[in-house]
Amino acid sequence: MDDAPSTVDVLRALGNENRMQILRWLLSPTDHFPPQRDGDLVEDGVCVGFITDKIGLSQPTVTSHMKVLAGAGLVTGRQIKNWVFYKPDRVRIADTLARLKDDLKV
Amino acid sequence: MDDAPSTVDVLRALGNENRMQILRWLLSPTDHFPPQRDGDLVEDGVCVGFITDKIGLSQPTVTSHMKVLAGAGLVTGRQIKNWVFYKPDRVRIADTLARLKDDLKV
DNA sequence: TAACTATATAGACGACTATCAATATGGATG
DNA sequence: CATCCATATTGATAGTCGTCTATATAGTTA
Repeated sequence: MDDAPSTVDVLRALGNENRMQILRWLLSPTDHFPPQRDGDLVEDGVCVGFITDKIGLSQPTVTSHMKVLAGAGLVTGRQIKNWVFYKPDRVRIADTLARLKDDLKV
Repeated sequence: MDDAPSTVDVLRALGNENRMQILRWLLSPTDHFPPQRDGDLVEDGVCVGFITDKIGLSQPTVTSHMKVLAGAGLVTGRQIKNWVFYKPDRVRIADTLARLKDDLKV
């Protein structure tokens, strides 16, 4: 979990309906979340509370999912005031897809 | 498990180092397995016994992994005499990657 | 500084996963 | 038809995952 995640690590992170859903939401945040007071949906990301409300899981469960996504390098989190905003890492996502494509010789 | 597997189902199947390894081997079988007496590596696929020997897991474990891969539509199995040959479904693999790419808006 | 708010951590629990040894199944062949 | 061979199934077990409640932490604000 400390060195660069392998392709399989990333696949495991994506292999969960809730995490996949969250990642999809984060990829087009303005379609799925209302504007935030203290952080821009696109520039800064979406705060844990919004995700929690929308997905209908407990806040700790969402935090746990966000850690898995972050551990896989698919999202990054930054704290602003006492919110934490998660934002997709589009470069890492694209890179993972490229590696996967290569791995599977497609 | 009976209707078309979702993207997440496929990702879960791929999210295991041993299954990923097996799938990679199946994608270039002549690089990894000796010729077979009763089935062509490329045309027919690779038999369970060869995979078992190479990966060093028990035969039931390999059978179980092959079922997961087949359930995700990533490979197909066909019986010839009393061997079962598994072959990658390159179309399904490519399709999954395309769906994933689309899902992640990359 | 006290109260509030947002997120993280701890701990528990049921469900699922990966694995194995033992055994069953079902063709193939002497 | 008796045996052998390759694969599948069964049943067990240890470990991981997804989830929750309760609580801690840390930043904000009155």
